[in-house]
Amino acid sequence: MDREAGSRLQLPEDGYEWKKYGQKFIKNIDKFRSYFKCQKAGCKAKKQAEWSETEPGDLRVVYEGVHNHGSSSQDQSGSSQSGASSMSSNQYNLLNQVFGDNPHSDYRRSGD
DNA sequence: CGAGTTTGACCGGCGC
DNA sequence: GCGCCGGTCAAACTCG
Repeated sequence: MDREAGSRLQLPEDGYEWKKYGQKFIKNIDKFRSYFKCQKAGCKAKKQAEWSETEPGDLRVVYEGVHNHGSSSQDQSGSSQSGASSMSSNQYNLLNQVFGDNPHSDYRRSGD
């Protein structure tokens, strides 16, 4: 599938099963955005990958929602926390997860 | 053959 | 009311 240059990005393996269901170019950020959905049963978690067409090294992954099945060795205290009861704060931790250690990741610098 | 992936089009929401 | 943008789905194609 060498149709599009830049679509074949190597996303970091997080231990989940993702299915790409869309890709669009966001002008707001001037970058591409891929949409992934968790294929796990009952899992409504989603993942979004953003990267600049001119800067392949500027890959960032944004997790949306939370998995209710555990990834691989994700030890969750509550065995069956169907909803987000105890790990409420823990789920949003994913929203700030960023893969790829880019030296120029001044996208979301804390110290400004 | 199966699975996964890709592209285009459609829809909804918002702004002006 | 219209235009624009973002998000999702379906179909088609390719690879192993």
